Amino acid sequence: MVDQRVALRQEARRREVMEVAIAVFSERGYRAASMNDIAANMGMGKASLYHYVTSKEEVLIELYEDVLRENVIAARRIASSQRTALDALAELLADRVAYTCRNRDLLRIFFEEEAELPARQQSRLISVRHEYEQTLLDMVARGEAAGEFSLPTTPQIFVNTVLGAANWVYKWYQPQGPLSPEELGSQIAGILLAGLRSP
Amino acid sequence: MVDQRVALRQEARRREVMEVAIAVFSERGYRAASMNDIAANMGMGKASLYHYVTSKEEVLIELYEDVLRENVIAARRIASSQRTALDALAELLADRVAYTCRNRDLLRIFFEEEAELPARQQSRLISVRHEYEQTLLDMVARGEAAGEFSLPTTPQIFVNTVLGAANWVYKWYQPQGPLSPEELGSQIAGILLAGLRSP
DNA sequence: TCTTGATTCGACCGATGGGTCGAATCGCTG
DNA sequence: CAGCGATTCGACCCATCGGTCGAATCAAGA
Repeated sequence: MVDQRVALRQEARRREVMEVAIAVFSERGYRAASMNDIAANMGMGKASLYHYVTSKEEVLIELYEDVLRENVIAARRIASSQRTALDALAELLADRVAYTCRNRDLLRIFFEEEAELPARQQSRLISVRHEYEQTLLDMVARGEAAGEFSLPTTPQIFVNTVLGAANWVYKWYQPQGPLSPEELGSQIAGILLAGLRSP
Repeated sequence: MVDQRVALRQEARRREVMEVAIAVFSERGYRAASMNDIAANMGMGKASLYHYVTSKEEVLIELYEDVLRENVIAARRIASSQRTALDALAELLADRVAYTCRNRDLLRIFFEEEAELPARQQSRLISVRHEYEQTLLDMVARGEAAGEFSLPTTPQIFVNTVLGAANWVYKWYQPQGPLSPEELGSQIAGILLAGLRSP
C-alpha cells in the first residue's frame, strides 16, 4: 500500500524526466545533449537522475517506443476505416499533421536521431514504418481501383510525397500562431488531395 | 608556377576531404562522427587531416556554405523567371527535387545539423532561407493575383507544405531505383500542383 | 524516537575525441 | 645530390561525458 504510493511517485518523476529529455534532446541534439543538462533542467545532480533511468540510450529508446506505439495504433485505425478511400486519406493526413504539431520536439528527435539507435531498435523502427506505409499504400490502391481518383504517379511516390509534406510540419509549425493543430491539419490535407478530386 | 600546381593539388585534396566528410557526417551524424573517421576513410591519420582543414566546425560551416550558395542562386533564378507563375512554380519544384536527389547526404546534414552551427552561421542560414521562401511567396501571390489559380489556404502554408514534400525526398529517394532525379522531380511537382490546375 | 528505504549528491573512473607538436619522410627543383 | 616545402604521423594534452559508488539526508510508519 505504501509501495503503491512510492511507485506512482517514481513513475510520475520518470515521466517528468522524459519530458525534459524531449526538450533537451530536441534543442541540442541527442549526442550533444548531456545527462547533466537533463539533470540540471530538473534541478538535480547527474547522479540523482540515474535513480530514475538506467542509461542515456534507454531514454532515447523509450521516446522512440512511444512514437512507434502511436504509429501502430494509427495504422490499425486506418485499416479499419469504413469511409471512402479519399475521405479516409484526408482524415488520416489531418490527424497526422495535428499529432505532429502537438509533438514537435518529440518528432524532431524521432526523425533526426535514427542513427543513434542500437541495431535492434532500428530494425523495429523500419518494420513499423513499413507497416504504416503499407496500410496507406493499400488505401490508395483501393481508392484508385474503386475509381474514386487516378494518380499521376506510383502509389508509393504519392504516399512518400504526401507523408513528407505532413511530417515536415515539425520544422515550421508555430503553436503561438493563429491556427490550431486541427485546422492546420485539414488545410494541409486539402492542399495535398486537391489534385485527386476531379479525374 | 610551382606554387600553382601545389595549390591546385591541395584544393583537390581539400574537396576530397569534404566529400568524405559529407558521407561520414551523413551516416553517423556530425557529433557522433570523429575527425578520425574522416581521416581513416581517406587512408590517413587524424593529424594529417589537419593539413587541409583547420577544425571540424570549419568543415561543417563550409558544407552549409555550399548549400546556401546554391539556394541563393536558385532564388535569384526564380525571381527572374518570365513564365507564368504556375509554370515557374512547377519547374522550381522539379529542380529542387532533382537537386535533393543528387545530394541526399549533403542535405541530410543541412537539414538535421542546424543546431551544431555557431550562432553567426545560424542567423545567416535563417536569412537565406527567408529570402528563398520570400521569393516563392511572391511567385505564389503573383499567380493568385493574376487569376491563374486560387489557394485553399495562406500562401505561407502552401509554400511550407509543398517545400516540405520536396525536401523530404532526401529521406527516401533511392538512386538505384528506376526514376532519374529529373523524372521524380516532375512527377512530384505534378502531384503538388495538381490541385491548382482547375479553379 | 528509531528504523528503513527513498532520494540526493560530491567525487571519481575510464573512454572518447578535438586539436597540437615536433620529428620523420617525400618529392620536386636547382 | 643538396635543399626546401609539402605531407604524414605517433604521441600527447585536455576537456567532456556516461556511468558508478559510498555516504549523507529525508520522510514516513511503527
